[in-house]
Amino acid sequence: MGRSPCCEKAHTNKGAWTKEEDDRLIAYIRTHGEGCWRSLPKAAGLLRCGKSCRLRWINYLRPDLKRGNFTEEEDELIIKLHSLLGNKWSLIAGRLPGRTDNEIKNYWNTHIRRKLMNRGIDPTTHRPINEPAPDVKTISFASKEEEIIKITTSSSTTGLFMSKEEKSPVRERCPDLNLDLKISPPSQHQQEQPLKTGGRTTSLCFACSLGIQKSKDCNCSIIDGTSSSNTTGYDFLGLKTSVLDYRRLEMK
DNA sequence: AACATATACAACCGCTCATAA
DNA sequence: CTTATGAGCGGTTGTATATGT
Repeated sequence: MGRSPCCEKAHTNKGAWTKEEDDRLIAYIRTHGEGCWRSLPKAAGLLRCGKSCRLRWINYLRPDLKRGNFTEEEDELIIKLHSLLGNKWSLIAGRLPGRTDNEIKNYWNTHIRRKLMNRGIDPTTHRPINEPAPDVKTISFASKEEEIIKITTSSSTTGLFMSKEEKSPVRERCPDLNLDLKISPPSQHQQEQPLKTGGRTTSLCFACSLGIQKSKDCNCSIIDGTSSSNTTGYDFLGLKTSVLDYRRLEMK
């Protein structure tokens, strides 16, 4: 029963990776692809733990990584996503192509936290620092059988809006985002109901759905309603469907 | 120039979850 | 069904570099 240990820690290198180690890892993955991290170090001739190899590849060596400074738009996107998702760095990274969870986490802790503090905003709650503790809205992923998002609120006095789907009061935590959530298994994706403008369909891009209009990432388009390839508009967290498939959120 | 402190980020640690055995 | 492992995630630490004194 069970499997053998992942690696012998006594015989593995730790700390910063050398150029030679990087080259070995890159060469191996180019040839064999990302496979079993456990067996990779031995196969690639690396004295590293598989976990360490995975981290090095994902956070630093992957060819599709976007290196360099974060743009102002990325900053704002991270802030908005964080206000929705909290410290779910992998989910946030999933919405920022070329960025890793580790990179975003570090950037948050070193730059954005301070930026928000300077704006007088609590980086944890995303509310003005002097404001009393808000009602907490929790988003919990319920059992797989149900596959629904439950949105709960502890108390309510102000700033409430009624979710069409939940039929229960939900307090806005991020005022410029309407968390009109639905979720269902992918197979049950219902027909998209895009905005119609005179026989044509307006599709909001992800950037606009998050309130970042006029960004360079804005790809809002007036599309033909009969098109089968692009009839869906971005919705919550940029999902190209009106039904949230939470599993897609976990892509990375 | 030398030292202290702050900052940035790569890497590690420990945990959870899904799943193989 | 139970147990151990692999993979992945988030928090934390370590270290190199920048900046201030």
